Amino acid sequence: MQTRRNGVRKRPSHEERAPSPTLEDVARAAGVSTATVSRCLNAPERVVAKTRERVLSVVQELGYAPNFGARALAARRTNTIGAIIPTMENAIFARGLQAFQEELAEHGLTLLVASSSYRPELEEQQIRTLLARGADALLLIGFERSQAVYDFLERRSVPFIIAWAHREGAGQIAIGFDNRKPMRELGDRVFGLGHRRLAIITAPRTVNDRARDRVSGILEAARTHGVQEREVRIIETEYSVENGAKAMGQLMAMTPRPTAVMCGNDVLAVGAIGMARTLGLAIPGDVSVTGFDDIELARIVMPSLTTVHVPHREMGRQAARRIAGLLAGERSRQGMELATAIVERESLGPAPE
Amino acid sequence: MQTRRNGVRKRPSHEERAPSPTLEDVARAAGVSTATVSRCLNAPERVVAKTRERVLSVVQELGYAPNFGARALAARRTNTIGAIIPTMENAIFARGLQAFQEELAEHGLTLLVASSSYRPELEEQQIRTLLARGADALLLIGFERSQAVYDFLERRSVPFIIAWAHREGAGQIAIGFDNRKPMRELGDRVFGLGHRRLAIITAPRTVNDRARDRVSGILEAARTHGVQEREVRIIETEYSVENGAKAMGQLMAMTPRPTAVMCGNDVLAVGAIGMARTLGLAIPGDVSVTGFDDIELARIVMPSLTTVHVPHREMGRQAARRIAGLLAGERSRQGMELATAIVERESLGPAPE
DNA sequence: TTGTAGGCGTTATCAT
DNA sequence: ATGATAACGCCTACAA
Repeated sequence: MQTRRNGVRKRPSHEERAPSPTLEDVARAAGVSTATVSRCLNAPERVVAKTRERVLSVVQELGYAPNFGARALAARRTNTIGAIIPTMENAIFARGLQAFQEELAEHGLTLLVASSSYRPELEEQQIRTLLARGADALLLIGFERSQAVYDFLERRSVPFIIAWAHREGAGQIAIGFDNRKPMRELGDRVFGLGHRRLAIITAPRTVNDRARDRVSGILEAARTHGVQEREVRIIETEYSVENGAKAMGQLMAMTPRPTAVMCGNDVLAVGAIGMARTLGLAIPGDVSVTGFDDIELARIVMPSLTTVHVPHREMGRQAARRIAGLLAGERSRQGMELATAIVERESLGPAPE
Repeated sequence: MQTRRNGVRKRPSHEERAPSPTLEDVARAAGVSTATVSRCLNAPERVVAKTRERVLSVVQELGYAPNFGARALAARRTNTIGAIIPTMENAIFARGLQAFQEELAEHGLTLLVASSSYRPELEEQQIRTLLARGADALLLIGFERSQAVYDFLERRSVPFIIAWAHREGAGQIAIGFDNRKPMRELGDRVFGLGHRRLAIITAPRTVNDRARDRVSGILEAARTHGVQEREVRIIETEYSVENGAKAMGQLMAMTPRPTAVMCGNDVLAVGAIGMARTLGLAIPGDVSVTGFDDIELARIVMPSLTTVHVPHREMGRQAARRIAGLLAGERSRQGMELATAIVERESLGPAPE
């Protein structure tokens, strides 16, 4: 098959349609071989200064950029890290990922993001997609996924780390925080303030280990303070302001009403606060509300939200460092636990009466 | 050079390390040629049902996924659309992009996102990167970029469309809304409520045509109502809650204070509202505040925010349709203007006194 | 309907 | 220090 690359190639006249220039175009224009051009780009020190300058100026002039796919194919490395997050709509992930990406860049790595919408099957497919696109390593959120997926990653020897969660002795490298502990502590404070009728608004726990851990922390606190698990009303709903409001509506229709509502994240909590206002209930006078994450909104909302601060940016940064290390041949399986902190603001107060 | 692909390849024994399977692996296991496997994947109707089933089951079994780079290289098409947005941290883009991506998926297209942090040089580089990664078309935000960039896209015949802005007679396909008109209208209402001392908090206008248009709409309204441009205090600062608060702080320190503060987007406005509260100023009793975008927060914040509603999701959807059309060979250069609407909430009221 | 083989743009090995 | 050239994994025109 004869292609336009063979024989004399018709160079377009000035300012005409031009397909992306290739290594060969650069090589020809610079009067060297493609190998030399490639070296100028990937190992500049291995080519003498004079040639290099000439080549690079041609590169500049032609606006040459290496074809990514071809490069990946030949080099079997892309310097690209794939990340699969549950959703881009929650600022929490956006922020952590931003830091992750910034730090990756420091190490010459590029980020490729996909979102799974909290759907395990989708995550599995995204893993395949990212690998097909050449991801050298993956960032995954939380531990919750089928053993089959872990086996798959293992068999393919895909380097990966887990973020947004941390448990001692987990088999994987996890850079994150304990989701249970701070909620247990926050729960202690809530009960300490005299609350007895507690409700929880959480994300569905079956596919979300962070949500599960947070709730279990609260229930642990409840037990400690002599409140039975079945006395605690739990509503599961997907993370969104609207859903938080709706759930709060249900809770506030109960008699007797809960005097404290602990939410699985700030987004739900903000919705809950909004609904309380709509219903004419005072916070924390009539009912207390707490969150988790400490997003910007937590300070803005009125009353401001008592919540658990999570060092998202730091986590992203550390995760990136760790991945870079992995790619550089580091063997340790050690994860990292980041500290969370309870932030007391206005939305939590003593139980009414 | 002898590689492991030549001659007999050692298949790993069960459950051992396994590199990603290739077309050839599938072909061998199914007892057909690679061409047939390829066809099963790309043009199923061109292979007889029986063979196809066998092949596909092997594909399943091996967990085969085509190598993206190789495919792009050979097919010279990736079905991937690149999008460059200013930032992922603003929910506004996240939301529009989500819809964009959903609609792309309907057309069998995949989204690749990059963010430019509002930096033109970075945008230019991202364009190159996305093209190097094989993007078949691009989504760009706003009109503001150097002629050189437009020339580059033109020469390479890269299909692209512009979103988040629309102007009649622009040379490019733009799916968006008029940024000036609604601000002019909102300005009319503000002045109509008796405000005379107006201030504006906006994003830097030099690199952001949307910001520029919004401000110019306001100033137009000012002129109409007999207020000179130089009487209007304008603060430029990057979009963030914190910056909105800071700017509001400066404005409220002036004597006499502005009685209305129009913000370039909701994020700034929310910051401004927060600061007013901190300063003990009543909204809209002491000072009115308006925004732009109508993000979720606009309803949540207290007092709720009077703003301009923008149909972000619809815009994303339409942009995706248009791009799919372009790739299918549609020739029209026609853009699309989407309607915005002013949403009156609590933060705008009559001028004090 | 299916197989053969060349080429997509790079990298990397081996000569020179 | 530089140049030839064989892969990399896939698609597709052409042949069978």
